[in-house]
Amino acid sequence: MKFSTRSRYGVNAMFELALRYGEGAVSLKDVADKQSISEAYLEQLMIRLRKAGLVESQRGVQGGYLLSDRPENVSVGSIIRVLEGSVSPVDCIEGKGCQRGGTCPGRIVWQKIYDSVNDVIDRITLQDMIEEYTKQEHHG
Amino acid sequence: MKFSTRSRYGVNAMFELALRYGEGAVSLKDVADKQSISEAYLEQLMIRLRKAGLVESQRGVQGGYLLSDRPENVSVGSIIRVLEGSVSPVDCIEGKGCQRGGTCPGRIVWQKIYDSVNDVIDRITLQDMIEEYTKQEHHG
DNA sequence: CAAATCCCGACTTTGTAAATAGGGTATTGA
DNA sequence: TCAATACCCTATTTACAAAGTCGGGATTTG
Repeated sequence: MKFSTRSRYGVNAMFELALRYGEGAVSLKDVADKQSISEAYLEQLMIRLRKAGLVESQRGVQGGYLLSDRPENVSVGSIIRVLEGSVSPVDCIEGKGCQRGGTCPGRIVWQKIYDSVNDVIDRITLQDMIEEYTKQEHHG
Repeated sequence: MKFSTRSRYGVNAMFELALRYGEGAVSLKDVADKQSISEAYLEQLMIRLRKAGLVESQRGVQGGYLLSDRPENVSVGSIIRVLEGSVSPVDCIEGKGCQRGGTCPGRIVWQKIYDSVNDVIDRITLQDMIEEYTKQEHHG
């Protein structure tokens, strides 16, 4: 069970924006460099995040991206859901149900995983990430 | 975030064996038909499950597969881990840690998801699935 | 106007899950 | 003993989505 790198990149990028919240726009290049992500690839992700309303963008010289809201108001779940599409572990959950008529025997399993993951990612905010991060000695 | 169909097929197949626990060996063909899985594909999964000790096999006429243990002693987690390899949502968790030196900012997120999913799947047994299943009216 | 920067669709590459194929081995029972 | 049944195992093919690249366009600033 893996998340795509989109989620990982996206969360890291948003974390970077959160670190600099209140300091004006941060350019794509900046974020990509800091988080070691391909700039062209990250661009696609940022566009999605913008369309979802999680970040705002400014064009032109000195332009870049900014969080639309304070870090404590942005859950990791909202980021992941935008980039991952859905957190459903199998297709049965969310929408059409499985082809096998009613419910499949495994539904109880996938549903519980689904609920649990959603619960976890909705409880963590960017602010939590910052606090966790500064608590340790990552300052190089 | 998706599980591979291996996990879904595997859980469903094991569920089928659980339903018939105590009735002797169930052939691959039988399981494949009941759960609508390609027989040749399911075979690969069953072999893995056998090597992991979760099922036993009997060759020859009347042969097939049987659970190695009672349904209440088989967790869904043990099945999924065999088939999925690992439940880690990103590569940072489990083993080598990420390339970015120490810890990545997102680690707190992925670690919590990992713990949570493992907790859920370890708590559900095949017996639970049977009970959940018979509780509903799937008898056609 | 030039430089910086975001915008966006189309395309290519790559990795791996999913599925198939086919020959081999053990067991049963007529 | 032989044929049928069923598991065993490796190799290969297919399918598809993620990951990454490309190139031209639009905006903003100075």
